[in-house]
Amino acid sequence: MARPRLFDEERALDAAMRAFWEKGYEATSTQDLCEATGLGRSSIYNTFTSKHALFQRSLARYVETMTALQLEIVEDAGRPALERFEALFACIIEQEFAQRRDGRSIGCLSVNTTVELAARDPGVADVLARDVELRLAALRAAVEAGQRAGEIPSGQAPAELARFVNAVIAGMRVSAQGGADRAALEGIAATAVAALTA
Amino acid sequence: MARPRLFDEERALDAAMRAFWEKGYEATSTQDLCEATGLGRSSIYNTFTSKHALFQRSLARYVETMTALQLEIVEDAGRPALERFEALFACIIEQEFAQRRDGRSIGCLSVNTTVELAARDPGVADVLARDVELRLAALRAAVEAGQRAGEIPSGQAPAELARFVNAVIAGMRVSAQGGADRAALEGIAATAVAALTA
DNA sequence: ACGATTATGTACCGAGCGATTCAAAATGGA
DNA sequence: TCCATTTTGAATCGCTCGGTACATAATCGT
Repeated sequence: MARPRLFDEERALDAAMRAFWEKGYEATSTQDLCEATGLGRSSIYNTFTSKHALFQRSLARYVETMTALQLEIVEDAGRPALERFEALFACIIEQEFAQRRDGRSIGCLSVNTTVELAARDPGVADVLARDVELRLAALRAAVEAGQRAGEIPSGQAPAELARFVNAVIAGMRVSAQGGADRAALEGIAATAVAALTA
Repeated sequence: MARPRLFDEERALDAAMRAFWEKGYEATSTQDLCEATGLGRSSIYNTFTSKHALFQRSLARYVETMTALQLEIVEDAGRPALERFEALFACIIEQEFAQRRDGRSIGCLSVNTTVELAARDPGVADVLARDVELRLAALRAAVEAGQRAGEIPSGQAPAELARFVNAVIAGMRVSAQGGADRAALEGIAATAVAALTA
């Protein structure tokens, strides 16, 4: 019925997401996006409407895949809760050292976007807020499971510990972007896990 | 000998710092800087050379004042170490709720800059790295003091706990920018302090 | 009072920004 | 085979970006 696309939309979205992830929203130009995706300007605007809309789709894709990956660990009922937290931290460290640019971590697109845009872009802030709630709920459930199993003392509120774990993850990502090495991140994670059993 | 300035350089620098703090480096235009400082373009470029140079001076000023403020708390030998950590966290929460824009936290310029620029601006990364080292050293010393006093168990390495505290602070700031309320931040801080005594 | 020197405001620079226009190319249904 | 429909690439849009040029204003040592 009409001319078919010469590119795969999902692959293009992945490439755009990667560009935003590495450079941030403001610093990534439409030219950068053309080069990263391999598409022409027309194809990008025809498919994704605007730079901002493309960013929103990139961010949505990022939080979906990343949160799915992490929830798989956190919600794994077959493992002791504490072990799940350990695995979660290990996963974040692994990812922090897998995704790099010029020997430095590029962090986490959610954290980066919270810092760069959350204050002045309500739409973006909303996507991020939803994601945080989803992750906090999973962390809270894991804490409760740990408390029922006696691995985690019942003294502290699960919601509080969930917030704590989430904050430590963000802090680890900022530390990685600041140049912290693997041992430093592992130390932070170990201290955080120990805090859960205190 | 020549025409004197009509403005105070320190005040202008403060205003510029505030602008960068609120909007980030990329999103702050030279026009924004003119409006924030009240200076004309000529005066800004004549005094600060370039947007980038002005940002570097703003960042340097920020880390100096902020770190000085926090070190005063952390290095207060007259108080028990644990109390110092509690006061440090309280100070960060207070600041996070004092410095806001449109009801949302604007975070910490150091953290914001680490996320936005550290990966692609070596000069800026260097300023941030120096500051982190300075703060880690003070935190480490406080941990050691706490361990000598028996408030903090000697099981964990002081450097590790220092890194942990620093990461939690960054995580709290990101959480605040993501919309976390005061109770949430206080919960995170309380859990972190408890971790030190575990 | 003058002149060397610096600050200031206005106008402007080239470059790059995000976004659009439009003609050519490519498809599948009729 | 031809046409309605969509994609594609090139050219270009108006605008704002960071930064500069320059004439004018203001100062102080002499």
